[in-house]
Amino acid sequence: MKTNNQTWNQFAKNASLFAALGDETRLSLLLQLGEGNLASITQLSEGRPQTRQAIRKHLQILEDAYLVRGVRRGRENLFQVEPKTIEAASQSLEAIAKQWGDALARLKAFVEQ
Amino acid sequence: MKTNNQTWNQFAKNASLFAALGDETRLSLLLQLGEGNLASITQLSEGRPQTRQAIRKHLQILEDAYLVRGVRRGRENLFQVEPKTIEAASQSLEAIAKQWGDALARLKAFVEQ
DNA sequence: TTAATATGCAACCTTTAGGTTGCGTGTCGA
DNA sequence: TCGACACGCAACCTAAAGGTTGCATATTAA
Repeated sequence: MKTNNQTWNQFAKNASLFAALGDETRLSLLLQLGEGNLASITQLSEGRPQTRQAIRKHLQILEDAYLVRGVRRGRENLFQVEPKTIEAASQSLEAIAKQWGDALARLKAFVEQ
Repeated sequence: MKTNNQTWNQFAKNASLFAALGDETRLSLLLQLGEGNLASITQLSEGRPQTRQAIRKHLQILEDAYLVRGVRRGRENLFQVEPKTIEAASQSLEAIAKQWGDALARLKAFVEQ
């Protein structure tokens, strides 16, 4: 039984999403935004070892992955988290996990018969 | 309400896990293993644009993230997927997604009151 | 109006990720 | 036993990731 392309396409699409999640600074930015829900670039840079520009780059990556959204208000750029995307990623992983679980179960059944 | 450290630690721990998932070659390796369940390095390298050594490096990264496990049998190194890990990652994401959802709901309620 | 604030943009640097080639070692099968 | 097979290890290369400094621009508040 071949894995259907639907699953694969969706999974491959998520590669950049996982890559965006695969950095501690970005994860902590996401967590920080998850708490406060709205923060400017300067605010998000405070108390961190990196410069504002470095943080801005990370935010850009998160935004490209639709994990975060920035809205200009006056002279500041306010960012907030995009829960739908992370939810989708979670479900995508879960689907694969289930599929793998099933495959392993089939193998096990085959071997043990 | 501050995010508890439990959640953060677990999330930070998953950074390398997400990084491991954030590469198309590795995702496709995972999918291939998900189908067949047992494959040698040479088998996994066949039909791919990269060399065996490149694939081996990817498998090492997957193994370091506990997404895959290699067992030596004779002269070949057989790899199989580790569904528990991916399941854990999915649940971790889901927990964060839920947390974010709650935070957004609270903010919304606060703003609209 | 003007100084301070918040950001954007671009050039540049250093480390690492992904990949290769080359070669040595253990294992299987005829 | 001995060639073919599967793999490991190490050196090396290139592009991209993560980070910096410097400067320009828009916006706010006094």
